[in-house]
Amino acid sequence: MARRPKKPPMTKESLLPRLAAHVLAHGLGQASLRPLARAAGTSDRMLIYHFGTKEALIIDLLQHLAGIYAAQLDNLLAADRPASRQALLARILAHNADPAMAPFLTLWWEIVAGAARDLPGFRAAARAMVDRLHAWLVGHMPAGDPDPDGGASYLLTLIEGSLMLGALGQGDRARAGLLAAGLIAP
Amino acid sequence: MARRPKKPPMTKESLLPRLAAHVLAHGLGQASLRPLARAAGTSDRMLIYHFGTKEALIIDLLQHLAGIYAAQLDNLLAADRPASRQALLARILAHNADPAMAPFLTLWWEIVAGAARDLPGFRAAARAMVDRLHAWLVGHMPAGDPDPDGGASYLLTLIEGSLMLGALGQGDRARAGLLAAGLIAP
DNA sequence: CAGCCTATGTAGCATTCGCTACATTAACCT
DNA sequence: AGGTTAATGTAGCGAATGCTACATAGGCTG
Repeated sequence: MARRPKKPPMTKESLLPRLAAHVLAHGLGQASLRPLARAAGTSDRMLIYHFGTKEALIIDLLQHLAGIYAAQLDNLLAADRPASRQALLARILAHNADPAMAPFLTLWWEIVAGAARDLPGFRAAARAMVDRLHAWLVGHMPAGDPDPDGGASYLLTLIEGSLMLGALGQGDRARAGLLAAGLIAP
Repeated sequence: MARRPKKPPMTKESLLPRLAAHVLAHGLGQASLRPLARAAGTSDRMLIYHFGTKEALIIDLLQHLAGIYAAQLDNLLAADRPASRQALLARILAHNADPAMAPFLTLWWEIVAGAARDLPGFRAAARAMVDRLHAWLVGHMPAGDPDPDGGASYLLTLIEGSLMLGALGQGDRARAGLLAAGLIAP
């Protein structure tokens, strides 16, 4: 058959959310066209038709994921401003500890690995997400902070280090480090 | 043919260094039996013969890589003890900035990604390496440091965060953060 | 010397991979 | 109405995948 009579035609934009759901559940490394297509309710044939290439699909998908992350940050308690760097750090750590974030974090390290190897699209997406988090941190630094930009970079480094240790199941150690530095409450 | 007359028979131990060299150069994700075998001067047939399964091979290989990392740390300026946490941090950051470490770091993020997804062998290897680094840090904390263990955890978190940002080409930002925190010299 | 056993080569198998060729049909345009 | 085109299905291709079956040559042990 051909053009579906009632169903609106599929577009990249309509496909990307379902593709994103699939890689969030199963990872980027194992993502091959046929399973991706099944998850999106279409065929490998159509994925190539819409995206041209698997590589192009992955690039688009990574940008889409970066957009999802940005939207999440935007929705994250944008109103009030924490009173201290410690409070800000606690807030972002709590957000990352939310179980709903787990699939995203698992995927995050795959994106970092791709960025480290400079696979096409990975570094751009990873940078977009890190830049966004940095900007969020700058915008949420306590009023009167002497060095919002540098402080945000400092917190960012600590956050990413904590997340990495958390990915290994060593969140305890990260917490111990932050505690020893007086950055979180016991 | 069969048993090589003069050449000693291949063992896991003789194969692992060459397999490690291959994954350091080309990554774990793309590592399939035939290329691995070519790099080790043997055949896929023999890899399965010696390791039983690709999965078992990867597990052995990850342990081997953890051993390489441990040996590197042991050789790393074990003698003198830095005078401050700052000096210790500077030393380990310099070590990681060594171009010779680049392939290892690229691979590291792949290991972290596998650990985050709990692929067999990955979390154990990643933990072994992180534990080793933590122990090294504890053993090299300045004399009289009030909290060597907590301090080492703090430095570890910062180091891993810095490495991650470095993997994205954002080492500048990590440096800015450490500078703002007074942890490195300008 | 007669076996046995270990290490190896050769061929292949079923599956999956990304991608393509070709056909077909519904919607749109003149 | 008739032609064009966008969107899709069906089949398949060549390569790569992990792994297996079978054969066999050499060393070791009796």
